[in-house]
Amino acid sequence: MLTGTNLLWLGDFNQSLVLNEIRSKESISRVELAERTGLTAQTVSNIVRRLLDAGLVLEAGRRSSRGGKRATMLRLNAESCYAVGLHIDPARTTLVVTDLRGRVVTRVSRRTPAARGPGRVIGALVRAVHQIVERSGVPADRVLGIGVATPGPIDPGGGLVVEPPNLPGWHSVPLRESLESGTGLPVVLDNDATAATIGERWAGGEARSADMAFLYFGTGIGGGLVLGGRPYRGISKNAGEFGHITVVVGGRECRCGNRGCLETYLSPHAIIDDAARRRGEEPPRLPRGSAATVEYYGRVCRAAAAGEEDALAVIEAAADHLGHAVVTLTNILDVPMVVLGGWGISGIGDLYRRAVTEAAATQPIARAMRKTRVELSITGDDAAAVGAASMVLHTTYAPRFGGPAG
Amino acid sequence: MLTGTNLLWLGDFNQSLVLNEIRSKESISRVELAERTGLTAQTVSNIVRRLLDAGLVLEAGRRSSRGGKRATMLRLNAESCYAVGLHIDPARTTLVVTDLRGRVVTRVSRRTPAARGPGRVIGALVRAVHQIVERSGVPADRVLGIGVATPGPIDPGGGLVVEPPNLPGWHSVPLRESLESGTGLPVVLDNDATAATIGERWAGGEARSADMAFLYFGTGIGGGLVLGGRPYRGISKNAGEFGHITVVVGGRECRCGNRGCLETYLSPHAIIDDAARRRGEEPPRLPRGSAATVEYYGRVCRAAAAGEEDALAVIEAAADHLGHAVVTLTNILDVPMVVLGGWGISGIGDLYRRAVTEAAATQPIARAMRKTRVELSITGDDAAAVGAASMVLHTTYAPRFGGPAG
DNA sequence: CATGATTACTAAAGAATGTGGATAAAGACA
DNA sequence: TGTCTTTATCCACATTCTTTAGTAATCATG
Repeated sequence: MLTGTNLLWLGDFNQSLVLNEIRSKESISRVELAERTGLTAQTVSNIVRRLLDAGLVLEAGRRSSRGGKRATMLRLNAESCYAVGLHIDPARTTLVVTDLRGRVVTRVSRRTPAARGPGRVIGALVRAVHQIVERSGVPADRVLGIGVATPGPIDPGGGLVVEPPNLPGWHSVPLRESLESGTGLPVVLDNDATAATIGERWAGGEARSADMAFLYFGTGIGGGLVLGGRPYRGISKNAGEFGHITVVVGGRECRCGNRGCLETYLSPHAIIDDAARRRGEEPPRLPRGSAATVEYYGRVCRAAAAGEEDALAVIEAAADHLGHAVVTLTNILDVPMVVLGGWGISGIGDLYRRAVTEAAATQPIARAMRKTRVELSITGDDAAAVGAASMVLHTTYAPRFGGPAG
Repeated sequence: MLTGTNLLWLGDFNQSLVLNEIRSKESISRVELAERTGLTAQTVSNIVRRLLDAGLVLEAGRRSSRGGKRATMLRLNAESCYAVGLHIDPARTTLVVTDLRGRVVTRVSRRTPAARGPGRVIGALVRAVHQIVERSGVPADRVLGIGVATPGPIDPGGGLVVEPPNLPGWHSVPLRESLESGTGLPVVLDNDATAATIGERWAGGEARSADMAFLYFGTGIGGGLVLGGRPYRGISKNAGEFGHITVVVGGRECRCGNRGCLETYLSPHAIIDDAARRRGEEPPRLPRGSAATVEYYGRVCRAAAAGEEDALAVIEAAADHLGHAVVTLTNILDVPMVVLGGWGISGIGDLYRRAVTEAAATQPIARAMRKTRVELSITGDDAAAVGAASMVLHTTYAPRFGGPAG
C-alpha cells in the first residue's frame, strides 16, 4: 500500500536526488543539477547549501568558461562518511570499510568459524568490526553503520538469520540486535545477492543502469533486481532467485525439490562434479560451502581460463545454460543490463560474459528493440561485502518514494 | 533518471492516493483514509472536500456507531466520468464504455475489417466510437478519452502501430493522431497484454495485489507486470513477454527465432495442431489470427471442458508447460499473484488455473515463504478492451511518482 | 437527564517548501 | 570601457501539510 507524503519528505527527497546526481558525476555545477533534476536553480542552490553545511559535498574549483560567469563545480565529499560491510559466507567472512562513493578503504577476510556456534561468532564479529574501523584510520563518528550480508533467507525487518542452509546451527539468530548492542552502530541486514546488487548500483554510478539484473555466483546462484532505479525485492523478499530458473525440464534434481534448475548446472558443486566426471574420475563428495570446495572449484576455473580442454568444455556447457536463463530473464523483464558477479565467476567471468552477450543478442523476442548489455561486477569478488556497506549508504542517502519500497 | 518534485505534484499525488483508497473500497470514512494513507485527518478532510467539489466522490450515509460520533462514509461516484476502450484484434474489434470503477456500461464487438486497409478502418472506428458513446447514454462531456489496445509492438509515445504481426498492411499507422482528430478526445495506446494488465489492476481493486503478473492469452501469449503497485513496462516497453519463456530447450521452433518458447505449446495454433495430430489428422494450415482459427480453437477448448479425452490430454499437456513457466516467473519476481486472462482461456481457464496453482504450490524455491495465488481475470474475455479503457482512467487518476515511471 | 468519555470532523494559524522575478557577481567580447 | 552571457542568490508569494484547538454527534453511566 502506498503511503502519503508530506513536506519534510519532499525536501528530503529532492535533497537525496541532488546528492545522487552529484555522486554519479565526478563534478557538476548547480546549473547542470537544475537541468538534470528538473528543479529550479533557486531550489538547487538552497539544497546545495544544506549539503555543503552538512559536509557531504565540497566546492571544487571552477569550470573553464562557457561564455559568462564560470560555474562553481561541486563534488561529493567521499570522506564525509563511511560504512562497514560484513559478508558472512560459509567458507569465509569478509569485512570492508567503504567511503560514501562505495570505494573500499580497508578490507579483511578470514575463515568463518561457524563450528563454534553463533554466540561466539558474534563476539568475534564485534571485535572484528572495531578492529577494521581502527585500522582504516577513519574517525569513528563518521561511520554511519554496519551492513551485513548472509546467504539464504533472512528476515530483514526483524534482523534474524532465519535458516541459512549453509550455516549449520544458525537458526533464527538475532544478528542485528546483537551487533547493534555490541558496536553501538545501526545494522542493516540482507541476503548476499541483494546486497551485491545494491552495491553494484551504488558504486556503479552512471555506468550502472536504473534497470538491471544482477546474477550473484556464490555457493549457490542468487541475484537481485533494480527496477526503475530502486531495488526490487518481491513480496516475500525472495525475488531474484535466478539459480532456480528451469533450464532443463526434467533435468538434474535440485535441493529446492524441483528439477533442472540453473544452479544444478552452474554451482561450484555442479562444476566440480562435471569436471571430475569428464576426466573419468569419481565426483568428490565435498561438503557444501567448505574451503575444500572453494579450492577445487578455483582449480577448475583457472584451468578453463588457461584454456585446458576438459575444464573449458565444462565451463562452456555451463555458460550455455546461463545464456538460456538470461534470455528468459530479459523476455520477462526487458532490462537493458545484466551484471555477473560474486566470487564464483572469478577467472571465468569473461567466458560467461561472452556466452551471455551472444545469447542476449540473438534470442530474446525484443532483441531488435533493445540491446542487452552484459557486464562483469565492478565490485569484484567482494561484491557482497561492498554491497553490504552500500546498503547502509543507500538506506541513508538514496532518494526514496513514500511507502514501503520493495 | 528520476526527476525532482514540487508542491503541486505533491498535492496531486496525495489526492490521487486518497481517491485510489476510496475506489478500492465500497465505502470508507475520512478517519480510515487517514489511517490507510498515513496523512493527517486534517489533510484528508481538505482533500476529500476537493474531491466532493469535483464530483468524483459522494457522501453515502453514516456508519453504525463505534462509540462516538458516527462517521460519514464516502464512496466513489462511478458515474462521474467514463472512458472508451477499443481492442483491435486481427479477428475482432471490441469497443466498451466503462465507468470510473472500470465496470462495463456498454459493449460492442464486430469483425475487424483489416483487409480494407488502415485508412478506411480508422474512419469506421471514429464512427463506432461516436455510436457506442451515444448508445451508452453517457453524457459526452463525461467521457475522459479513448484507450486503444492492439497486438504486437507499438510506440506508446508517438501513438503509432509499428509492425503488428497480425495486422497485414498496418505499418507505422499514426493511430493516435487520427483518432484524436476524428473524435476530439485524447487517446492512449498500448499493446493488448499491457492494457489487460492495467485493467485487471484497476477494476480489481483490493482483490488484485499491488504485485502481480498477468498472463494474457490472445493470438499469441503476452502479459504484463504490476510491481510495487504500478505497471512495469521495461526499458523498451517489452517486459512481460511471457510467451517466450523457454520451457523446452531445443524444443519447437518459434516465430521469434528461438526454440521451445511457451507460445509454441500454448498458442491457439499450437493447440489446434496438437489436437489434430492426436486424432491422426493433418494439422489444418489456418492463417494466423483468422476467424477460422478462433473457431477451431474454441471447439477444442469446449471439448476439453466437456471432458472429451483427446482434447483434454492436449490441454493438460499445455497446462503442464504453463506451470513450468509460472514457476520460473515466481522464482524471478516473487509475486504473490498470477492472473490468467484473455479470450484464449475461455472454457479452459479452470483447467489452467488448477495446473498452475499446483505447480506454484510445490515447485518454487520460496514456496514455504509465500503462497502464490492464481486467479482468472475478472475482466473476462474482454480483458484487453476493458483494460484499454482503464488506461485512460489510470493515466488521469492513478497516483504517480515524479519522473518517467516505467 | 445531565455529565463525561469517545469518536469524527473542521477552522485557523504556523512551518516548510518550491516558484518567479529581480538582483548581484564574474567573466567574455567588442 | 561598456554590454552581454552565464551563474548564483535574495525576497515576496503561493501552496502544501501539520499542529493546536475547537465543534459536533453519539454512547455509557449514575
